[in-house]
Amino acid sequence: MAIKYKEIADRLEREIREGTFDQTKKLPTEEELIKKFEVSRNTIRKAVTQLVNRGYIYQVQGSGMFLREESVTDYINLGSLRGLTKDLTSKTIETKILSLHVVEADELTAKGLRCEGGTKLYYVKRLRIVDEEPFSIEISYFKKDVVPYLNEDIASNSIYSYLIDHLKLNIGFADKVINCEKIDEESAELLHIDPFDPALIIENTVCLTNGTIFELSKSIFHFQKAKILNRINFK
Amino acid sequence: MAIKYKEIADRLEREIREGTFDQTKKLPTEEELIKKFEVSRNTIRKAVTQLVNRGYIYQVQGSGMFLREESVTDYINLGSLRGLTKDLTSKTIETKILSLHVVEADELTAKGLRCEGGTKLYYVKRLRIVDEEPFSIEISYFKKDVVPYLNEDIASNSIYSYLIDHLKLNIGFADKVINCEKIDEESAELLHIDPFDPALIIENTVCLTNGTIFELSKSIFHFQKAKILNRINFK
DNA sequence: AAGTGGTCTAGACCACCGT
DNA sequence: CGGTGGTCTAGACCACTTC
Repeated sequence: MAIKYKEIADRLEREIREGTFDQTKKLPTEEELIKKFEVSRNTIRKAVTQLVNRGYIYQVQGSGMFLREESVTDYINLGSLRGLTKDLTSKTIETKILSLHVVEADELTAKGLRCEGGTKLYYVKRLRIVDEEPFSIEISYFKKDVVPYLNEDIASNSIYSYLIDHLKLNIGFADKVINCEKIDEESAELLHIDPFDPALIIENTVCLTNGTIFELSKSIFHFQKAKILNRINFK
Repeated sequence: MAIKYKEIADRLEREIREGTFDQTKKLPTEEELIKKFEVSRNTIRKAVTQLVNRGYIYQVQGSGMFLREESVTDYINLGSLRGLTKDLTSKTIETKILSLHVVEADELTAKGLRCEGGTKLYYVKRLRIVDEEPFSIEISYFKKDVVPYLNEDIASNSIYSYLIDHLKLNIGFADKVINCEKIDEESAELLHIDPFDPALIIENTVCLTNGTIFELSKSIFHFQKAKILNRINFK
């Protein structure tokens, strides 16, 4: 990647995570960052905006740029792409493939994916296990013309790392709908909870940068183990 | 407000909502917007970035700026400040004040608000009623030194409109934690659901632009009626 | 008053899409 | 190829905080 502001943002993110600024809880001034990275002010400001949007810092006019307090516990991060592995860093995560094959879109799925019924899709159902205990069930449909190949080995790790790093997909944006339901019997058994216990649900519609919907997914979380964190800026 | 890019963003948002671009599903090009608003390209791009972040449009390099598909109205929007009134436009919303007075912070609340125990706070408990049916219970604590006055009249409408428009608070950012619990008996009664039915919970920590935490809140939603929508961009 | 972030301009060049 | 967005620069002036 040759894009300066992204490289600077990623570098600063790493430094923040490593605790480089923990003494002062403050970032260097724009002026100092301009000198350090030898770029124009706008480029620094664009990099910094990334950090603001990622929830790491906040800016105070006339005063400086400050670290936001760390989110202590292990939360699911709505804004990140790379899923549980990146969110729950202090945990051991395993993935059990419950099902993986090519199917033809039924009417409902086709409607969600804005494609014809019968379109070829990958259907993946996985059980995520965190610290030896069942954590969530993830059911996904991928358009096969966008994701031409998938296997158990890939699906056992991060599918998104594969999509981004190997298939070079340009993932653009997503709609996420969160709600809460009484769980069904089959899922209850998989998650080791009682039937009619609640479940936290995230339904996900993911698009490429050109607007094409390529994935539909539904994640069912263990209601006692999953918490979602969302950091928001108003500007 | 004399800030050009915000005015342009707000104007374009209104036009999008009014259906001005529904024929083409496409925004005018940057060039056209520059001419229309008589500002520099960077100002247009900053305005457009706001619309991207608000989830209205997506940009495709070399091609144009396109409308995202409408989200059917009835979702709670995580990113918006002005609460239910703005989110559920097609519904009738009433608010019943269950409690409103000044209290002294107990240890737990003080910890959450990063203040001393005993600090004066407004405590507000409200029942939100949507289309004649109980929808959510909202329990909030506001620091009294930031919000010096609050009454039933204000709390019956949008507290945030009051904070922004009258008190001129500069609200900066928030942490939102979403999870799912079995509901307690008292709340079940208020929401007209069975004890031990699930509940969708949003816990909220809200800060001014200068980093001061001024509100802590917990919203308990009717699990069958509430859905949260979050639109995300990866860039 | 000095320091620091916020807004805005004008212009150059690059990267990608569609014809 | 022309059209359109993406990145980057250099510089001016404003607004807020801090002392």
